Amino acid sequence: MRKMPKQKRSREMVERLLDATAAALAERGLDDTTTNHIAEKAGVSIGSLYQYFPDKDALMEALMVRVSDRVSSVFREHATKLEYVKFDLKTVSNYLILYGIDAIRNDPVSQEIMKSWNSLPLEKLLDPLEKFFLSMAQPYFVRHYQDYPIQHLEGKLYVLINSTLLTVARYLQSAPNNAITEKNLAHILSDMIVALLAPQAKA
Amino acid sequence: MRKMPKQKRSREMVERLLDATAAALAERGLDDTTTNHIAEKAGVSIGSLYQYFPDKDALMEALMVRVSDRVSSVFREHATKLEYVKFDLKTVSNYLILYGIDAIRNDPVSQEIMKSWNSLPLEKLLDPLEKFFLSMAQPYFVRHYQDYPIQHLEGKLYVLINSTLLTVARYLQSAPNNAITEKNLAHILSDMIVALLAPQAKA
Amino acid sequence: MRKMPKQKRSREMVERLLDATAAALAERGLDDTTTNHIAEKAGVSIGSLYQYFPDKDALMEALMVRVSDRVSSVFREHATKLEYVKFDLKTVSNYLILYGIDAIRNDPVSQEIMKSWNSLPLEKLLDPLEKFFLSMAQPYFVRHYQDYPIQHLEGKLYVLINSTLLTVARYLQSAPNNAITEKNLAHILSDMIVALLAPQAKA
Amino acid sequence: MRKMPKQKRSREMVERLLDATAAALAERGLDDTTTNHIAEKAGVSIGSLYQYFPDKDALMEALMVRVSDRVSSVFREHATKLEYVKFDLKTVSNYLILYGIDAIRNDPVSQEIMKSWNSLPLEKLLDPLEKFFLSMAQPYFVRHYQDYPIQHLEGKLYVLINSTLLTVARYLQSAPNNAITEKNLAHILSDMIVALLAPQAKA
DNA sequence: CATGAATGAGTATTCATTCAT
DNA sequence: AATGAATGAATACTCATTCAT
Repeated sequence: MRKMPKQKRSREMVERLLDATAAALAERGLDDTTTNHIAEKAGVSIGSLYQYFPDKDALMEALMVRVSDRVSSVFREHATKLEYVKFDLKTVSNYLILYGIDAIRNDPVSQEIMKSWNSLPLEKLLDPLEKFFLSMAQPYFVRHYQDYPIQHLEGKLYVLINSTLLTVARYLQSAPNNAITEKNLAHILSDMIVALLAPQAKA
Repeated sequence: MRKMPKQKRSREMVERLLDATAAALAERGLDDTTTNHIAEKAGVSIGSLYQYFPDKDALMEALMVRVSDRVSSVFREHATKLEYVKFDLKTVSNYLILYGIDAIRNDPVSQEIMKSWNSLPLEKLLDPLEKFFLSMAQPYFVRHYQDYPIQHLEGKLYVLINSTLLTVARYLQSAPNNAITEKNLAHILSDMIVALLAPQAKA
Repeated sequence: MRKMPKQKRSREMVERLLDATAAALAERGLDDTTTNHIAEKAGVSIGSLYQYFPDKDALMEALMVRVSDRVSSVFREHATKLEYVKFDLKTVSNYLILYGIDAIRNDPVSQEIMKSWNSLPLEKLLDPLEKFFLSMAQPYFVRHYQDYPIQHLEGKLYVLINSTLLTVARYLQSAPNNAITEKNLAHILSDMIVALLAPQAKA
Repeated sequence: MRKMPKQKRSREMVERLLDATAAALAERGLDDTTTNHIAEKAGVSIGSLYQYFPDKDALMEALMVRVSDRVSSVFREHATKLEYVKFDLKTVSNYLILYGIDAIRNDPVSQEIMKSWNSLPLEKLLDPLEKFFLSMAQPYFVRHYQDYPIQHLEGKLYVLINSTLLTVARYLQSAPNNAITEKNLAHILSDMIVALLAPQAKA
């Protein structure tokens, strides 16, 4: 009986490598991050790295997936604790956007991902996030079906989710030489969300 | 006998090189485009290429700028010919979005830029475009100042321009495995624009 | 309860590994055969493989030796059953050559060995074969000492054996873009053998 | 007007690289010869090497071809000067075999090629040599058509050329632990040649 | 003895960039 | 100013081999 079951060790190795990838990314930027750097940072031989990931791209994709998972779960927890279903759309969306911006600002990995969304398999991050927010929106609109027309709901959500995520990303990227404040941005974005979904209701 | 003044020759060379860059990008994709390919396609030695551009990045940035210029001028022409100032926002924005999507679809260079927004200095494309659309919006809102509140106008335009551009980009990137049609997308986006700017006016 | 004495188990392991080596060679070709592949195919860990063979070369050498052993014994059986000692040289050699070619053609391992005689320790195959054929020739010439002068017999056999083996190998390697048929080749080779050994007797 | 015309410089570079390849081969053996070693030995950057040869294999093949060319021309000169057409087959073949062995013995490159005929694209050497000797044999047999039957001539020459070349190669490879002397080998081989081609004439 | 996770030296090849001509 | 031959740092990935368990 080995101390650590195989599966667990394997998982740990994967985690370690992804941590190292994130760290390397944050430190040197994507272009200067080699697989050897990553292995070294993980305190693992390059051979081991390739035992767990078939190639560099796989590593990056896995990182994107992990980030999207984390973001999702953090948002879910937060939103649930908040009982977001009970509040009006403006409040909820404004709050979540601010919260998201803050989270990214305080996480070097997200930070680096934003900095180099050029060069990363961004779809692997955005696709799941899109789905996640879609799933989060569902119960909300079921509950508030009277206030919001359901016409084109899917299309509208597609547009809003991507618009919000990408605009925030771009904002963070080109900041801080930016005239708009975070608060302002969140305000406008949440306005936009409400405006598109519940035109007549907007203040 | 030097027919052409130095400056003009220089300009022509730059154009030639950018044409070659665009062509190479369109033909081989970003990953397979080397500076040597570009020089060859331009009918010039690499030595010469490096006389005009300090490095490969500069070349790509210049191309981005040029693309943004071209996009701008095409949009400007189009919009002016259309006398867009006279029409209502919904019509104008819907039309321009559809037109833009179509233009990208028919231009292999834009196509490749979309495909590899990873790896390209996208800011060099987006920053000027942002400014351009801002400048185009100005006269419009001056004329229609009665219909649209000017509060937060700059911020709103920032959000809308980026949301639209980026969402379209993402749409084109992940297409054609997409459920939403182009028409639908344009419809929703233009709705969003109107909704944010003239909430009460929305149909 | 150790049913099997150490030595026997060891021998079996060696056989198993050599079988696996041969199989891997036949299936993936020499270039794509790694020690790990071999171990896996043998249903054994690489660690075990290295318990029985110091390195990869040793494995290949052992395989060569084994192939040479098998070839020898097959030829011996065949020749003995044939009572080759009783027949004239032309018949015997012609028959054995044809038989050999056929055997190689139908054995994927031999096939691969031929294809990559570059990269294999061919001596380990040829040296024993040389000796074997020499030993097989002995009784023959003892019996037919009247028909064949024994002058330089050893040297002549050295030349003939190598000439025959290597020419056949080269023939199989460059085939099938070859003008000469197998039959023809065998015919000429056996003629050559007879001609050198019994000049006056040749038909 | 450049000092050296492009073509000549190019040729010189190729020669230099092939020399280096041969030298590296002779010094370290094929397996330990890397493209970087070769470039270094040639006093040239690795980049330049790849400007002249697409890959390592091409380098090796080119070397084989060059060796076969050299061997051919040396033999041709020698044989012509000798007016080999006038002499009887035994004398000619015996002489040429001895000469060949000697030539290989005194040329480190040929030496190394023999040592590592494993791992080299031997066909590139043998195919042309086969053709060369065939072409050299032609005029001989035209002249001596009365002494030698022309039946199966092509096939016989194929067998003899390969047998001789390969047996000599193997002899040189396994030497010096060899019982047979060079003289003896040449004697037997030339006997074999004569015996197969002119059975009745043999002494 | 067996295991197989971990190792890491080793290699072919690319391509942006320079600089002597 | 133009050329393009030469450069060489840089990199992803392999696979024979080891050794702690």
